[in-house]
Amino acid sequence: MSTATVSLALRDSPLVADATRERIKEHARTIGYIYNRRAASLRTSRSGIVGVVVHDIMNPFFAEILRSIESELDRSRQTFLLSNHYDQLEKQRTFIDTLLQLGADGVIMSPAIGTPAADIQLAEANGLPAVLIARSVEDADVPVFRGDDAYGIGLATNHLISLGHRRIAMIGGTDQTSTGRDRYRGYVMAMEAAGLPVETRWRIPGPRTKQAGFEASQQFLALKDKPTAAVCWNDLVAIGLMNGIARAGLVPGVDVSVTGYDDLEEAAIATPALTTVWNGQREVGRRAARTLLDRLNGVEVHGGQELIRPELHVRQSTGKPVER
Amino acid sequence: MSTATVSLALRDSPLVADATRERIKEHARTIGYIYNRRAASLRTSRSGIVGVVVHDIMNPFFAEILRSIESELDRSRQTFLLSNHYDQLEKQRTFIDTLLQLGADGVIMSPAIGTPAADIQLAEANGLPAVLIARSVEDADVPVFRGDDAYGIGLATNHLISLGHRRIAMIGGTDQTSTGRDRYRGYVMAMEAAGLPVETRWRIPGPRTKQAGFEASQQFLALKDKPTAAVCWNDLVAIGLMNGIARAGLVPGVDVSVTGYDDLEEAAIATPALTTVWNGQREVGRRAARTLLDRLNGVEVHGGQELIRPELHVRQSTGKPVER
DNA sequence: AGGGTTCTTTAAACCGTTTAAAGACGTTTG
DNA sequence: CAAACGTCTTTAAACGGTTTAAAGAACCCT
Repeated sequence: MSTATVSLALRDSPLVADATRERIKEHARTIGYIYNRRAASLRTSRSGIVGVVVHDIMNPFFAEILRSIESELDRSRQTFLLSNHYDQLEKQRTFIDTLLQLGADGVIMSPAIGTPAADIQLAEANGLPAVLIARSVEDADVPVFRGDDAYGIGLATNHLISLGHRRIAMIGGTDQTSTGRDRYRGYVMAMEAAGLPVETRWRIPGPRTKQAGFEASQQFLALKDKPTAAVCWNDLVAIGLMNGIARAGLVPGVDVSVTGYDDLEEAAIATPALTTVWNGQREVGRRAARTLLDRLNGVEVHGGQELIRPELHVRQSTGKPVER
Repeated sequence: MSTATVSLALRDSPLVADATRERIKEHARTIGYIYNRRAASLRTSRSGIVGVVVHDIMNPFFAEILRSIESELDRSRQTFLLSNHYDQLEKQRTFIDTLLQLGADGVIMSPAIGTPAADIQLAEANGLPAVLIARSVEDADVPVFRGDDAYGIGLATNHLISLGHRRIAMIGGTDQTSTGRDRYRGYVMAMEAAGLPVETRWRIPGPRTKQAGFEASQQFLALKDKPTAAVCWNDLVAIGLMNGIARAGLVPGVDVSVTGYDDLEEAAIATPALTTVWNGQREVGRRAARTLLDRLNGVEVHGGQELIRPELHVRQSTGKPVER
């Protein structure tokens, strides 16, 4: 029995007789044969591995994206290799290098702050097609899937304006990413369109965590002419901020209106339930995975951004302004 | 220049002259040479991949464990391949099979509910050493690292008892895992040691999520002879429960005392700040990773459990009982 | 000059799978 | 009856590294 026949039989090739195939499969089962993927991939240069690298996989914002990527890739029997880069370029480079060494078939990434187009081109040049999510990289001609941040923040800001708020802060996040610039732009545009002033001290940047939102609450509450509402970078910051506000004896949703972003599961059960912007995470993950799979199968795919349109979900953390 | 010389030079073998080595490395850099790990591993049968499979990587309980595993493995240049099994045996098997096919060097797992020892022995028999975290599997002779759950829950329960509570519920989780049985045992033992009754209706099992805690609050609040305190499976359940209690107009920490488990970052900033049990996650991850690395390097390692001792962190979610 | 020692490089085998091409064998066809 | 064909199986080369035995070079000693 030659290795060739065995190989063909195990892959159900019509080149091998039914009886032979069954005999081989049966035998493989009894000896507990294990297919050696690295040998196969050495020969075929397809490894069945897709890399996924994001800022922080434990961040619930990515949870839904990752889950939809996972279910999409599962379907086409690709193994996915996850990694954090914690916004460190070096970590991201190491990961891409690992993928190249393993002969990964492709990579889905939320690029670290400051990622140069060259990093992505390097991957592409070595046969590792990339698809971006959440953030874009200038001059990198690859598909990008992300929410329409300017529009989304505009929804939240306009909602607060329509409730009567005139002094609105923006809490959390950074302006160093495409996402950050878009969100800030969305906020400023909405304010200006309503003829409201934008004070730079109303912008309190910071990490995108509950802890950061909690800490920002002190700075926020100490502002002179304290704003009556806060547009937060995301739900985590918003929940942290609300916790801080509650800790200071004020009632979030009454004394201060707060909006989140992402519409995590948690937003609905926070106290008060959080008004937030749904960002289409599932859609982002699904589309990114499908597009990558298309690229792997040789389908021609055009680069450039595809924006998912967010939706406002109004709950109890926003209300009419109360002046004390 | 032969491939052998190049191979030796790139791995800093003393068999190749310094000048030659430098020349080769320099050239490799300029042409953008990429090391092919699958070819190497085909020959050496070491892949540099370590699998990590847990119930749900997005669950913050695992976050700290994963981070400490990550930093430990990074140090020894192992790539780690993460996966969820969502407590589905089939998913777990598929993942182990993938690891075997990829020639992974080892696996760290929090076994799915009902994992038979045979599954682990299969991995071991095929050269995939395993180390368990968080849960143990009977008759599997491999190292296990987990918190001392019975002791930890005892800490929380005794704390409530010493505050004067006599009717204490236990919310969330399942009794189908070793963890679950240990935690319930710890609760019962503490109650009985204090001469307090244990009512089965005070045990409200359920998923280990905020959502589940939130939903359990209704059942909890409807209990006749409503308990004055609740020991929760983990911080997520506790926070969800507190949200539900607050939603019903009661004040968690005053009307109902609540304890969590795990001491997530979030516990400290919840409102009220959560009294909880720190479970030594970082230690669990670190020890598990080190032990696996030891096994890979041929160090003889003994199987069996190693219990990490938890600590009680008292905050504002617990207080003396208030009868209305 | 010939022989030995040490250091450096080369050639070839090997890992497990895939694939193109060749081979074996029984059957049909001109 | 030889040639052609169809069906199934085998051979051999390739993938890109690592390993090891052996060859080659350079130097020293008698």
